Amino acid sequence: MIMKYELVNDTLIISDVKRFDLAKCCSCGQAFRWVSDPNGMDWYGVVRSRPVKVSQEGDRVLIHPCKAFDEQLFIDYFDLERDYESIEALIRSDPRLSVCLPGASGIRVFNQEPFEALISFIISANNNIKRISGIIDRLCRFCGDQLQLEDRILYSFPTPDRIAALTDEELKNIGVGYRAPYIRASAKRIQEGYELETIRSMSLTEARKEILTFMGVGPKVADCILLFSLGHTDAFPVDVWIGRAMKELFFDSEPPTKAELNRVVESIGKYSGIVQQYIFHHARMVNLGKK
DNA sequence: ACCCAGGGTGACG
DNA sequence: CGTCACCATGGG
Repeated sequence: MIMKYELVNDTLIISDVKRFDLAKCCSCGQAFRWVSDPNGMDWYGVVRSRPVKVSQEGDRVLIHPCKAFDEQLFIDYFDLERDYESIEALIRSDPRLSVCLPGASGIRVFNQEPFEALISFIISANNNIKRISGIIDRLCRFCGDQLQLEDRILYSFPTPDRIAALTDEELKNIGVGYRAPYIRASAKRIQEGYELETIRSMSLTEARKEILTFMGVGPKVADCILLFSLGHTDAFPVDVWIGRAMKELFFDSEPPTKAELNRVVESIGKYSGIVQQYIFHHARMVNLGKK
């Protein structure tokens, strides 16, 4: 059953949404800017410069405010048109993956803005999720635009020219550390006209080669950008968590070679990147491989 | 004090 | 091609 939606009093109400856990998706480390109110029911964030409050009641998702003709924009962001029942069925059918369910059930891969993903995941390198979130929050407060939502003030993700213009001292105060030159150089390249969207229609191999030309983007960050913002559902980011998880789940706790790991990833298929997010969530929840 | 975190760069073989 | 020291920062 595909979802349905209607717009009522500036609230987008999406019904019959299966396999979607809003809180899990907002806090699993794929996006760094969603914050919940104290009771954890309402999630506040910014989607393409629109400040929104999102909540979930059973199989309904409520997004407020939403103006006419913005419906598809939010449906796309939260990936609500994709059939996650079949993706979870795929996971369940493989005993090595099925251990990730039910803990990770309801995970969806959001479709973030490419420039925000580019900068966010450059910041993510050799860093932890809590600190990444703090850095990005300070960045948005410092040079994003204020956006009012009810009694709250949210911030847009800064434009490329704003970030490109930041001084070393400003970036240091924001706390980006040694990543400052990577951030500024990448922002400058976008500001000068580079179109990240052209990467969306490329093959995975071509897309990787292209995004890797950005300073501060290596293989792992490249796959994060491709998966989380450019529609490459088969991009499979391998960080320390995924490395440990794949070793445990697929290789009997013996470290695989890159070729061996690649073979497993390709066997998962064209949604391997989405499956990766289930594995990532599972690994973090059970503290896999750590004491 | 040491180790770790959604790793990448540059130098050197 | 592969390896490896180094890189800011804050929390455990």
